[in-house]
Formats: sequence, C-alpha cells, structure tokens
Amino acid sequence: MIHVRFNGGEVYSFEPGISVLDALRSADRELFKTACVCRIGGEVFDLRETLTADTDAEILGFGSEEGRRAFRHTASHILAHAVKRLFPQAKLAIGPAVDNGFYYDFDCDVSFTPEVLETIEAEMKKIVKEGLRLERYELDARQALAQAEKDGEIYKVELIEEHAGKGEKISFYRQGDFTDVCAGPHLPETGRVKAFKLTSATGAYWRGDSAKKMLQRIYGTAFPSREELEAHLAAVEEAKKRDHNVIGRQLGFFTTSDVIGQGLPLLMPKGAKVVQLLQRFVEDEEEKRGYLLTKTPFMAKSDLYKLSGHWDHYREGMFVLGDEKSGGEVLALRPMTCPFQFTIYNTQTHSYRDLPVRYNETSTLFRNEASGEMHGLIRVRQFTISEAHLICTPEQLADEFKGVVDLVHFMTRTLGIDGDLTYRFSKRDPANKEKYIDDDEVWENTESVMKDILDSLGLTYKTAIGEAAFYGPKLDIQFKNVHGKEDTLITVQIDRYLAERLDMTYIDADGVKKRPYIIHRTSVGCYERTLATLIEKYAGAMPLWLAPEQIRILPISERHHETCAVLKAQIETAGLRVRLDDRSEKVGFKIREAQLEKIPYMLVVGDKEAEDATVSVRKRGEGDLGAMAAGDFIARALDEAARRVIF
RNA sequence: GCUGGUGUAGCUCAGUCGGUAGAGCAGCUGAUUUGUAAUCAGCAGGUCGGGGGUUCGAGUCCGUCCACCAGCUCCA
Repeated sequence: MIHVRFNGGEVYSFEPGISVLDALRSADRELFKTACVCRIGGEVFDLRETLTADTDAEILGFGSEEGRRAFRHTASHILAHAVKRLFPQAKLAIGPAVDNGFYYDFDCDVSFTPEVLETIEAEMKKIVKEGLRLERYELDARQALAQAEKDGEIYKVELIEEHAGKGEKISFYRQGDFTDVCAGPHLPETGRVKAFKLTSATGAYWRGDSAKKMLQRIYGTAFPSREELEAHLAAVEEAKKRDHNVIGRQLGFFTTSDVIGQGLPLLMPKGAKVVQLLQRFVEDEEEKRGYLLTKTPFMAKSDLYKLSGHWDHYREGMFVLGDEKSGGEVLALRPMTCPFQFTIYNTQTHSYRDLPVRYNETSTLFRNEASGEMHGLIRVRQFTISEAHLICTPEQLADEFKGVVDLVHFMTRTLGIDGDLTYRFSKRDPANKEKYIDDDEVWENTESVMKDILDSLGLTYKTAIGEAAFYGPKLDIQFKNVHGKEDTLITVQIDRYLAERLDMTYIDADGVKKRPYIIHRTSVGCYERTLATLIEKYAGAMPLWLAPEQIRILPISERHHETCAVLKAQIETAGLRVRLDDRSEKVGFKIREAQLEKIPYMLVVGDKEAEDATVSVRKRGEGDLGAMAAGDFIARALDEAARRVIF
C-alpha cells in the first residue's frame, strides 16, 4: 500500500498504480469534482498520473493558474474536435490557453463566419455532453511523424520535426475519435468543461510570421459554471463601456475624419484642454528636476537620420519629403527626437563637470504606421511625447536611471494609474543580428547594468526577449486597454551606441575624451496615448484637476441669472474652469446633462442660495452635498484640484 | 500589410422579396421660469461611406476604393 495526502490533509492508503483521479474519487468527492490538474514534487501533472510511492499531492482547481490553463486548453481541444467533425478537411495548427480563455488556429477553406461559429459551438456542446475521456499516450518522434503525415496534418508535422531533434518522446491526447499532438496537461474528461463561449474568429499567421500563411483563429473562453461564464462576459461588456475610442468620441475629447486620414485624430477642446494641463504639469515638474527644455524642428534632412542609424532601421516607417532619385534635397518628418537634442549637445565641448545634461522637449513625432495598426488615440501617425535624453558619465548612469524611475512613479501616482501598470524589461534577441546593433559585449554590459538597477529598485518586472530598441535595452511600463491588449505607456532606455554614431563626447577628469552614456526616456508617454489611458481608467470622468470643465452653475430660473453671473466671475477669478447653464430648462434636465458630461461639480442656485450667498453643491458620483457658502465651496474645490490624485 | 466584420440624419438604430428612406435623442423656432438624471408643441435635417457595374428600377445584388472595429504582424 502507498500513502497519499491531498493538499496537506488526511493521509489515505491505496494500491500502488492508482491514478490521482481514482484516488481522489474515493478520498474526497468535492475535490474530485473540481480538480483540474495536480502538482507533485513541484511538477504539474494530469489527474490520470499514476502513483507508485507515498505522495504529497497538491490538487489544483480552476482557481489556480495551472488548473485554469489546463481547463481552457481542454476546451481548445474540444473546439478542434468539433471543427474536425464539421470540416474534416481542416488542418490543425496550435491551440493553447491564453489569459482570459483559449484559441485554436486552423487552416480551412471554409470561412469561420459568426454563423459557422454557432454551429461549431453547438457541436462542442455535444462533445462535452458525451463526456469523453482524454487519454494520453507517447510515441517516439518517428512514429509520431508517420502518424501526423498519414493524417495529413502538415502543421503538426512541422511541430513534431522541431521536437524530433531533441530526442524527446512526443505525447498525444485522444478523446473519442479526435487526437492531437500535445504536451498537456489536460482535464480527465470533456464533461468537465461545463460552460464556454466562442467569442471571435480572426486571422493569425502560422508561427506568428507574416511571411507565412494566414490561418483562421477561433477565440473562446471557458468556465466551470454558467454563472462564472456569464459574469465574465458581463465584465467584458462592462469594460467596453470605458473604451476611450467610444467614450472619447462621445464626450467630445477627440474625433477623426475620413478626409484627414487614418491615425490622425483631432483633439477637440476637451481633449486639448486635458493635454494642455498634463503638458504644463510635466514641463514644470521636469524643470524642477533639472531638465533643460529644447524646441527642435519637426523635420530634418535625411543626412541626420543616416548619421543616427534610423534611416537604415526605420526608413519604411518615416514620412519622407522629396525624391532621393532626383538628387534634390530629401527631408523627413522626425520619427524621434534623439539626434536633434544630440545636435544641441554637440554645439559645445562638455566637461565631466557639466554632466549629467538633461534635455526635455514636448516633442511631436511622425511615424508612418501600416494601415492596420492604427487604433483610436493609442496608435497614431502623429503624436506628441514628453521626451527627454539624459547624457551622463558611466558612473552617473545608475543614479540618473533611478531619478527617471522616480519621476515616472511620481507622474503615474499623480495620474492615479500606477496600480494599473506593469513593468517589462525588454532585451534584444541575440539571434536577430538584423534588428539590433551587432556588439555582443555592449549589449551584455548594458543589459546587466539595467538588470542590476531594476533589481536594486525592487521593481517587479517580466523579461521580454526581442523587445529592445535597436540601440539598447528598455524598461517598458505597460498598461492594458479595455480589450485586454497591452501597450507601452512609458519607456526608459539605456543607449551606448548613438553617442558613437553622432560623435558625442565629454572630457573626463583625466583629460581624456570619452563617450557619454545616454538615457532615452518619457515621463508620461505620448499625450494622446496617456489621454486614452486616463479616459479608460476614469471612464471619461477626469479627476478635478484634469477636468476640462470643473464646475457647472445651474440657475433654477431666469431671475437667478445675475447672481450666477457674479458667482461665475468669482470662481473664474479663483482659477477654476466653470460654465453657466442659463438655458430655460428645468434643473433636473440640466443636472442630467452635466452628469452625462461627467462634470465634477454642479452648483444649483435658486431663491434660497441667492438670498444667503450660498450654493447647493452636487458632486459627480456622490450626489447632493447640500448648501454651503460660495467662498467655502471655492476653497474646497481649489484644495481638491491642488491635491491632484496623490497626497 | 493580412484575416474577418461594419458603414443609413449630428448620435443610437429600423428599413421584409430589388419598387426611390423611417424612429428616438440631439438641433432650430415658439411656449413654459422650472429645486437635484429627460416640460410641451411645431419645424428642419439624407448623394444610404465614395466611384463604378448589373437591372425598367439598387440602401438592398456584384466589384473596387475609403474609413471604422476586433485579431494577426509591426511598433525608434
């Protein structure tokens, strides 16, 4: 007999060779029903894993990352099974679990329209109802290859061939008449996937390579119960209500125009006001921190970009003016600020005593993005970034980098978005010599220096290979939009390359000319993207200090207009943004409109207020706060606006 | 750039079998002078995303271009 303990509980005795699932069935019915996979000795297994010795097993349910992935991975097999039943000619590619669900890629001549998805979903329900057991078996690479070839699964052949070289056995999972090459782990049977939904069908390149064939990807999500599924779908719908691309337009922050062009949003008065407020705030804060403001041209001759190396790396993404072939002047709208500010640096000889030099600029950039890449305010062809370059000695690098991270923290805390951001340490892909400056020693050095800095700051970050800039590694600060898609809001980069390209130097204490290190950074990112983030974070209800219209005065009737005009002047003098709604509408109607426009404060003024020089204050999200002296309200609003979000 | 979807009044949407376009809100005009999320009445508003094709006839069918949405790829 062997002794088995589940999740540190009671010890049970079984015959050796019993599966975890069978052991659970007799030991703990509740756990048996909800179990997805198990962890034994740090490794995750299927529940069909057999036990031959005394074991301490941790049973992982849907609540755990591993359990959830196995659950949804099984859902993806059910999807593939259904597709093969309905379209036997479909070729299988890959189908993993992802953050909020799963997908499977197919090569199929039939287009997966919304109607077809419904049919597939119905077939999946049948497979779940059939309660098919998933069985695992292994073949050596040759046999596995033969099987995949016999089935005509050309994509699986490619995957198996990749593994074949490693001498590993290839594992398969079979459920009824469906088999898939798969490492697992999986649920023991299809009946456990109680609730699922196919959410969309899109295109996706085989192996994520745009040179390869585009397959059809079906996305779905799955949960152990109907209720959890519906709650998830409702939450997704709820999140979409904060979509900056919808409410940003509705609330009049920005718009676009067919005749102006893709990726060229127009900031309307409200959006422009928020950006102006942010920009003033950023420029003032940077000045306090020793930055020197520059204003450099929006375009330059191609010579500049050739010098910096951008011409070779990003020519395709630049707006070029003039014809190279004709031999005339060729200009390009700037896609970045670096070489412009470096040119300023180079106007004089620098002593090590001058360093660090910190140049900031509210810099408008132009990048000719591919037509399918543009998205609302997040991905555009012209944008304005809170840009800066810090030029320093190698010894100063760590402190300067930390100073930048401190500034970034200050900014994101002030905007109230720090809790929504994640950190990514973006390194080069050493195999991709094309994309990155080819100097292993410098890369290894800058990456290890950055890692030490990040670790000493105690940042929690994930490492991303192949996400570095061509000239150096980056700390990227990421946010997720309402669709769950991640984008970079803020980036801080270490660069030891461009100083060389642009021949930047400083004279060190020993009298020797040396190359400075450069930090490229942004403090709040691109204003367009930051505005989008704020709209999504606050569902358009900007904090008081950023609200385009902070206060709206609502007179009860025409005889209060004069009192209100005086009040308005008083509030304006105090430096707050206020509007008077003197239309002949009922106050309920005016409140409704102000509420829908997300105005932070509404001041109702009628006979009572006019008489005792008070205002009835209604606060967005809190309702009627009652009457207070006008002066008291102004003091309160000024205080709230000055505090911004933090402190 | 690729795959799929969408495009009708300022906005949200309806429009059946191909027979010449409709509602609500917003707007304008008038009345109403209003106390914490929609006062009433009238009026006006359209090259049905653009050009083309099929047809006696196209919002509807076909093709093309443009824009928007989701995903893929890309992102200095």
